[in-house]
Amino acid sequence: MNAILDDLLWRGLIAHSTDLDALREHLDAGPIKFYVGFDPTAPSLHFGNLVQLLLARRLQEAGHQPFLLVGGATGLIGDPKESGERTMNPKEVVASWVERIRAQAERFVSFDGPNAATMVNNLDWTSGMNVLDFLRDVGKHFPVNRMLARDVVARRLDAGISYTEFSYVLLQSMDFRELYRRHGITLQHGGSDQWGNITAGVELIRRSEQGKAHALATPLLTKADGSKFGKTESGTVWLDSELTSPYAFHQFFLNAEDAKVVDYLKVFSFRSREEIEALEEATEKEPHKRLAQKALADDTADIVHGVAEREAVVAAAGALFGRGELAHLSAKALEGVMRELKAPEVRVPIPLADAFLVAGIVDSKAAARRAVLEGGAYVNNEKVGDPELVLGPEHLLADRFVVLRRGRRTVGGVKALGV
RNA sequence: GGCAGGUUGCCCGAGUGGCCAAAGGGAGCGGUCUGUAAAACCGUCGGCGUAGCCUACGUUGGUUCAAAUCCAACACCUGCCA
Repeated sequence: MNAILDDLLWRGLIAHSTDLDALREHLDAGPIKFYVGFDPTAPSLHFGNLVQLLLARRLQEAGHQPFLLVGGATGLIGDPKESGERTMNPKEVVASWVERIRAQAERFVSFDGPNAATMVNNLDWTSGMNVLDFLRDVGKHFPVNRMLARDVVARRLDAGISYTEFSYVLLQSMDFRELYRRHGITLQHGGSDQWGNITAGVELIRRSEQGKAHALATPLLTKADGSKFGKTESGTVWLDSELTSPYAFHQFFLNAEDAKVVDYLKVFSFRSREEIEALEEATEKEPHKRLAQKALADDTADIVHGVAEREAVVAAAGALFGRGELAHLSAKALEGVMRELKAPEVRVPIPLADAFLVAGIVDSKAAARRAVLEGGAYVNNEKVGDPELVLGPEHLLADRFVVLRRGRRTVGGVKALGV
């Protein structure tokens, strides 16, 4: 059952690790308990967290027992970011995010069987702790000179860093030790940006418990040019469908670069090595079919939004990008497309530029006119030539809808309000 | 604490009284080519009621018919000296 480590290595999921041979031995010796933490710094988990959730699932499928930690305590503090001091969020806000994130995270692991997952919240063992115990039992094991040398801290010394953020690593280390004590958890994984915090926990367990714990960190996913994969023009790719629509989510993965799509498949897909290697070959031989991109987009959408939602999204995209005439689509299909596009209701007639603006596919009316002049504006998949065009009843599909597009792939729509 | 220099559009960076919505580069966006990919080339790149107006060159106030450009105060950054 413990080909798991080799599988993770093959998938490129291990950027850093403590002693791999020792971990292999440990995993081979029987099911282990491991954990990964998520801080409530936003109302939703995002793309980066997905990598961890899927890694937890892989380990669980290999027979190990996952503990998912939501940082009700650490979320109140915030780990040091390179860009500067964080604004602290109000306690009630963090508490509400804890609930949302717990509900999101739960969907990725199984709560059945002998290695059922467990949810924990570090507020449970942190909130009741008193300052003296903290300083004596935790603080004593952290040499400040070593803490200052950590990259994240060193980079902040000029601009300044509060004692609050400086102390974050103690809390996360304490979490690992607490879970080691309570449940016998011996492995923590996380993103490579968490490596310092994770290893600090390993060290704390060694110092105060004379215990042996392990750590794994996944790499930061990048695009071919070295920039971060997981951001779009409009920002972070969220798992919550209110923040990133299932359509946008699916499109994000569908547009993965050829040069990187196989790397991403290894990380996000549960397909076998054989299947992924076949897709790799397909990408080389017939790249225009984009089989790997489609597999990647479908797999991630299935996992995050469910099969039904994915099918609706694929149908909508097929209608918008396909060769078929939009006019031939049924009112029902169009209704689905419009829902995916979050099409607002408007009063008809409406100038094209205003429609583009409210549909959210341009930033200003000037940009809309520019799009027309550049030859990149489409109404119902037909190119528009006149920047002063006014949309009227003759442009309505199924008497209600107008599909608007800017460029090759920025699509939006509007719904006519009771004409 | 003293002296000198700096703060320009998403980022970098030119601009020392009108010809400045502001050179040039990057990012972004559109077109061509393709495969809703990458690269390349061309175009575009504050807003609005588009031959006009509004907003914008650290902040506030002043000089002038006219200021990103001159003056004053303030804030922040950098270098040299103590």
